[in-house]
Amino acid sequence: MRKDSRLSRILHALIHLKFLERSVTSEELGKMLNTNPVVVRRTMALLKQAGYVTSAKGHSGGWTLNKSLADITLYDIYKIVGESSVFTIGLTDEHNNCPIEMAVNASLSGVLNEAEALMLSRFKEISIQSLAENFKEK
Amino acid sequence: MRKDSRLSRILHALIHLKFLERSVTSEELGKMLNTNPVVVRRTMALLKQAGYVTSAKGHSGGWTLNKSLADITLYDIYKIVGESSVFTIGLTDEHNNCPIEMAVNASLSGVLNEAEALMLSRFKEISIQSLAENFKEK
DNA sequence: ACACATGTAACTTTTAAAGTTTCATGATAG
DNA sequence: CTATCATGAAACTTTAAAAGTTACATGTGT
Repeated sequence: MRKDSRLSRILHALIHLKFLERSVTSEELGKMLNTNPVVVRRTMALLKQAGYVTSAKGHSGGWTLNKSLADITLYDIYKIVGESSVFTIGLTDEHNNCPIEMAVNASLSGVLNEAEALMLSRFKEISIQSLAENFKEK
Repeated sequence: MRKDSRLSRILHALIHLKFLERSVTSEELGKMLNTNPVVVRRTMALLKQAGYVTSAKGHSGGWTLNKSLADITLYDIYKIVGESSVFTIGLTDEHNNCPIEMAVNASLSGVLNEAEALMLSRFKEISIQSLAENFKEK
């Protein structure tokens, strides 16, 4: 199973944008994030759609921050990435109405949902600004 | 990203084994779990290795329960499946020593580990027997 | 005009589980 | 003894979604 690193990449990119205080091209961000410009554009497009960044073409174009990192939470970013499911654990419920399978799925998804809810409530408490401050302290 | 349904499958299989009270072939289990016998053998091999089931070849062979479901927790099963990581969220830390990336990873993995810890502590409280009872109540 | 940068389409690659095919090995019934 | 049944295991192919790549159209600033 390949991991989804978009959330991690977006956080990384946002903090770089904040510290650079200028527009940064996908090429440059690609080097910082250890990936290529097209992946950067695809990922940043999600942020743009949500209004957190702006993009500009041409000379001295690139990506610029559009909001204060203090006003963006980890939850906000999580939402725009839109992970269908946070867990690698799956539930095998393909239209099989075996009552045992249903009971197993109900119990398992109960625990998974509980863990996910905890995670999301923590995500809501964490601003991207605070992540940037974690960095500054070092 | 393909989900790992081994945990779910094992639970399902264990409860079927408990209610049938006889040895069940991989062929039969495959039909119950909506998969094929080889996948069943691979999955059950994990259970066998941990001592929870026994396998027998030849006529009237197959898989039999070796322990009471009351003595097996969700955590026990989770451990034998050995999911490398529970989350689909990845951390992009490929030997890049960018301090921003490191700070992001530290924060993210902190929250993820917290959620995982909650999940595992709940897993430890849940016996497979209790899942079977959830089924009986219906 | 020309170089620069995003936007996007249309691919290939990656990864581990799942699925499949095939056969060796061992156990049991008759 | 032997035919049948079942696991064990090797050696594949398939699957799914992100990531990576290639190529080009579109728009922008000097």
